[in-house]
Amino acid sequence: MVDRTSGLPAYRQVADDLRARIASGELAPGDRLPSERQMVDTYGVSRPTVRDAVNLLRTEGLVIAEHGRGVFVRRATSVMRLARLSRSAREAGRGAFLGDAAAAGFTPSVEVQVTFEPADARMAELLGVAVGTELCVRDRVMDADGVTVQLAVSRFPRSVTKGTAMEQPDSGPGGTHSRLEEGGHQLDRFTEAVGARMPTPHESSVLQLSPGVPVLTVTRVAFTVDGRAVEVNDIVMSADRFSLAYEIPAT
Amino acid sequence: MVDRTSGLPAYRQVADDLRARIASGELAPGDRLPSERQMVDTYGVSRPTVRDAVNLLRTEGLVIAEHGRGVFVRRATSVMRLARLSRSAREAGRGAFLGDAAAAGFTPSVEVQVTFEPADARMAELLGVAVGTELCVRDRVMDADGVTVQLAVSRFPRSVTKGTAMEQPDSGPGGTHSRLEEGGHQLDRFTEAVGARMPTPHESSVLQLSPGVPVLTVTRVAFTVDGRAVEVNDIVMSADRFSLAYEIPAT
DNA sequence: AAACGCAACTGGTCAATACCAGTTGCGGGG
DNA sequence: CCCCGCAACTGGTATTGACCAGTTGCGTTT
Repeated sequence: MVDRTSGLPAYRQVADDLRARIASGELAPGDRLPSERQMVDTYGVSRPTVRDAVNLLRTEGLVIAEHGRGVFVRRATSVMRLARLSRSAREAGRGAFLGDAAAAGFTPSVEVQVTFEPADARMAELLGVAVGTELCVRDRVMDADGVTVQLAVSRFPRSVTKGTAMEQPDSGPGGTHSRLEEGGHQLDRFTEAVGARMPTPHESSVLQLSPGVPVLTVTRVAFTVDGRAVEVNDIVMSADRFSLAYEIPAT
Repeated sequence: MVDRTSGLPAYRQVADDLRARIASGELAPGDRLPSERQMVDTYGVSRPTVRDAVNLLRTEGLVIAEHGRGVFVRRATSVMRLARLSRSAREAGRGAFLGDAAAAGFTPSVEVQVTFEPADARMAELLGVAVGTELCVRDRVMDADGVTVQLAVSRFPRSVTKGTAMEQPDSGPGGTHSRLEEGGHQLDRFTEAVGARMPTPHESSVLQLSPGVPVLTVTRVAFTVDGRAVEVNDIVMSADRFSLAYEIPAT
């Protein structure tokens, strides 16, 4: 029963109570919450108010609503830990994603679409080329165990991809990085900028995200030994299925 | 005006329209959206429906509501790019955060609280010690230009901190890492695990997060040259104010 | 001219109600 | 016995109506 004199909004009181019951373990992961109509009785508030409370917990990522079934306490999701870019995997004949995912014990697959477009301001900046320079765009949808878990869009100046398998959906054994090195563009280092944000509606549906789950974004730029940027890879992945592992020397 | 025959829920149609007007620039960052009551007229729906639409955009982080003023298109927030752990900064007499933030052009300050507690299962695992081992806990609240931007909790086995300035709020010049090396614990490498999630209510208020903004989480473990983990640092920061920059050799 | 205070806005909260749309289980018919 | 279909649940969408609570600006008062 909510306290109408406390000053705290009723829906917050309901949300706080549910949150506390989840934290205490009374409502364990996978458990179903009382139905909205039951809570209307137990808390003495209207259904919209109950829904406001449940929606709060949903945006906090604590619970998941399933139409026709109920609202459930979210299960702790096992995260894939992605180690960043081991050359060993590339030399074993796999691209970066395939190597990472296989190492994490998943069976991955990738769907690729290749297009061409002129460089916008951001790409020009990152690749160090003029705006309008023609780029080869590899748009990739990556699945693990059948579900889409990662979106990645790589862009290369077409000067480094022309006449190579990089302009084909199947870029060949070892992926695009192997093709780059074969073309004399010896890779020296990558920079990664990691961020997080809420997904766009499109990302939300493709990645099958529950409401309240953010995405991790990685912008990876590949540089050759002569300091030239040859690839910008924009990666988006579900934050509740991934964490990124980095190792940094103290030197 | 919404289309009642399209099958798409009315509140989604309103949200889609607003989202499109924001994307097109018709509603620019900082602009005020029409008031809820105005939208009731223009779209021909009830106010709760309008609110559902606006709430969707809020959880997407596109707009911010201000009580009594209106709903505003979110301004592009300038993100601080944090380079991970340069020794040069540490040797210049600053801790990692102070070095990073100063490099990004902010005037940082840190508030520290030191406590002691036994290791739980996770800490025991990460630090390679027995559950219950006494730890020194440094709980830090980091401000930049006056606003709290980062929370960090470092835990050390007390065996490495006993009798050092690490058990004082002011750990001295160069921060705890300098104290560790003075104590013969020469740092060799760090591992960082980066994730993202929605903030807890506490984090949300301390970090002054707008609704719909996730937090980036970093768990950094420091290892000495003899392979021993001596520090676990749990860092939480606002994802709309930070991105993390890593550099990875291709070797 | 300055300061106060009161509209007239804004979003925030809440109620009562209705119907739509998935899911599930049980009972009756094949 | 199996299967189909219908209740009886679940959450999803939407309405109308009301009042509370910040903010702002414009008048009036001092």
